[in-house]
Amino acid sequence: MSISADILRGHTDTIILTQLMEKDSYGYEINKNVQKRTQGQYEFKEATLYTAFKRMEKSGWITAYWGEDGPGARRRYYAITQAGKDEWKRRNEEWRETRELLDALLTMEENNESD
Amino acid sequence: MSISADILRGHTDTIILTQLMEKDSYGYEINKNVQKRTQGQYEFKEATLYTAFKRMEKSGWITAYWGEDGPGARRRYYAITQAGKDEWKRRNEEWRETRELLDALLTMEENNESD
DNA sequence: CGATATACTTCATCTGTCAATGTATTTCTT
DNA sequence: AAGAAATACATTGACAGATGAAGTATATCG
Repeated sequence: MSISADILRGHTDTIILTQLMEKDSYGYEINKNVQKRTQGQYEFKEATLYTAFKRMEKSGWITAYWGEDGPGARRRYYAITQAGKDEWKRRNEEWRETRELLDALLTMEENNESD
Repeated sequence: MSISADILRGHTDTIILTQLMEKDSYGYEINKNVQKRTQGQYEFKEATLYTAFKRMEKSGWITAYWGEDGPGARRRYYAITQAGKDEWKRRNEEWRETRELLDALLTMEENNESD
C-alpha cells in the first residue's frame, strides 16, 4: 500500500458507496475489489471498513442484512438506499471539484511581473 | 467554501509547501493566495494554518523568522528547507497517484459477463 | 473613536483511521 | 486428522489533523 491513508481520509464512504451502486455486497468482497481496482496499491484496514459500515448505516445511506446460510463464513450484506444514492452523487461531484482545486493548489505559478 | 474540509485533510501541508516553493511567505498571505487560486472556493481556518506551520517546523520542512518591523502587524515568515523540497516532491507524486486511484475507485464499472 | 482589516497564538473538542485482539467457519496442505 | 491459511465480521483504545472559540496587537478608514 503505497498511498498514505490520511490522504484518502474522507473518501472511504464514497468508495464503498460506489461499489454498492453496482450491487449489494459485503465487507470482504468490497475490500478485494478495492485491491483489484488499484492493482494492489490500496486496501482498507478492517477496522476502517467496518467502522464505515456502522457510520453509513446510522446516516441512512445503507441498510444491512445477513446473507443466506450457505457454505463459508456468514456474510453481512449491505444495500444502498435512495439517500445513499443521492449522497454518492453529491460526493462524486465534490471529488471532481476537489481534484481541480488541488491541481490548482499544488502547481507552482509562473512569476508574472505583469501580474 | 463549498468543499467539505475532511476531503482536503492531509493536503494542508502540501498546499503550503507549494507556495513556499515559490517564495518565502507568511500565514495571512498564503491563505489569501489559496482563496485567489480557488476563486474563493476554499480557504484555511486560521487554527488549521498555524497548526500546520508548527507541525512542519518540527518536521524540519520549513524554518521561520520575523519580518522586518515595517508598517502593519508583525509577520512571521516561513522558508522551505531542502528536506521540505524533497517532501514536496514526494507529496506531489503521491497526489498524482491518489488522483488516479480515486478516479478508479469512484467510477462504476460496466457489468462484463465475460470478465 | 469605533469598525474593519491585517496578523498571529493557544486550547479543548471532534472525527476518522488503525493496531490489536477476538470470534467463527471453511479449505488447503501435509 | 492435525495445523495453517483464507474467509468473514466485530470491538476497543489510542492517535493525529482539523477547527470553533477566544485572545493579543497594530494599522487604516470613515
